[in-house]
Amino acid sequence: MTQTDPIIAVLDLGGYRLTAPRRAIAALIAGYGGHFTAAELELAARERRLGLSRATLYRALDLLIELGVIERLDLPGGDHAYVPCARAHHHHVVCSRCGRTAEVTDSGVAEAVAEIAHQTGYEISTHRLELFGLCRHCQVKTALDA
Amino acid sequence: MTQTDPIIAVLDLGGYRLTAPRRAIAALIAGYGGHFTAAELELAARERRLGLSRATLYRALDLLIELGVIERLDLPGGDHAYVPCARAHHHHVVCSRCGRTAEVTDSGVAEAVAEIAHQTGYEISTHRLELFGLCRHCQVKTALDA
DNA sequence: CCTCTGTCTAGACTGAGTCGCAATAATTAT
DNA sequence: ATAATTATTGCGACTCAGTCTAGACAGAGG
Repeated sequence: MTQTDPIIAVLDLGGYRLTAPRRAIAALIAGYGGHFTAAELELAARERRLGLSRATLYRALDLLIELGVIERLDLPGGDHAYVPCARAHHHHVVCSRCGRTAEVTDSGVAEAVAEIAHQTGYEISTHRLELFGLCRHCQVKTALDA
Repeated sequence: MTQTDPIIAVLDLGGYRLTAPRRAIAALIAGYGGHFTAAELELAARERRLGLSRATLYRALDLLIELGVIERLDLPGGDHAYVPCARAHHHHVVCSRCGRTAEVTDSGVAEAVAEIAHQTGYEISTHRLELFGLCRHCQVKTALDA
């Protein structure tokens, strides 16, 4: 782990202090392949005796969202999860079975949005597209279960 | 108001009892042009001395969501609102200034979704698109403010 | 009119997320 | 190195949305 964590790098560039709690949180996040919830992070931190307070955790998440290195998803069930992600505009596909996520670029969505703006007369400034389904891996598993 | 409230009609068709609290909630919802939050409903109910408990309110909302007559939106800020809506698949455009909403059909989004499925290999079962911007009315107001 | 059972009320409860403030420690200047 | 500066943390109390339970109530059908 001599490698620089990208999250740490962004914090540094942003002029934020590289504190122990932030490094710890960055490491935890890097450990998740896909999405994670605030509760999961909190639990993981407690298990490893990192001794960071809930407030710090939430503050760090807010900061990372603001910096665009993680994004908040609203799952259909109503609770939220976070995904580490690139900073450019994109969307997420979430596997509803295993939670694995993939990023996709705007392919065709921008046109659709323009069309909608035209239809409604709204001046659209942001949009959020979230997709749910089965990842390739779970498609196979599901087929076997049947 | 001899006219039948569509929400009441759907409840009836679904075989649910047409109770006083449900009628009251349906009426409140019909009163909102656009979106509303659970808190707003609760407040409105309290102001009119309808005397319905929070539990009832939330249960009614859950039921209406299940029946598809209202839908839950996740606003960028993180809190949720509800919008009364048609039962077919569609999306909402929310005015970020006044909260007014408009429904739009899938125009072009379906293609984009298919393209994304192809790109990622996911078998996509649902998607959610939420758009935010200024409605025509607020575009004018904002121009005047400047 | 009576019964059955779905629905309601009240209020306690849970759990996520926030707030304020004193204590701490990452930087920067000396 | 050391000290000064000030962003960040931890704590713990707090808020607020939403849930749950148990007993009371009231629609719908017979």
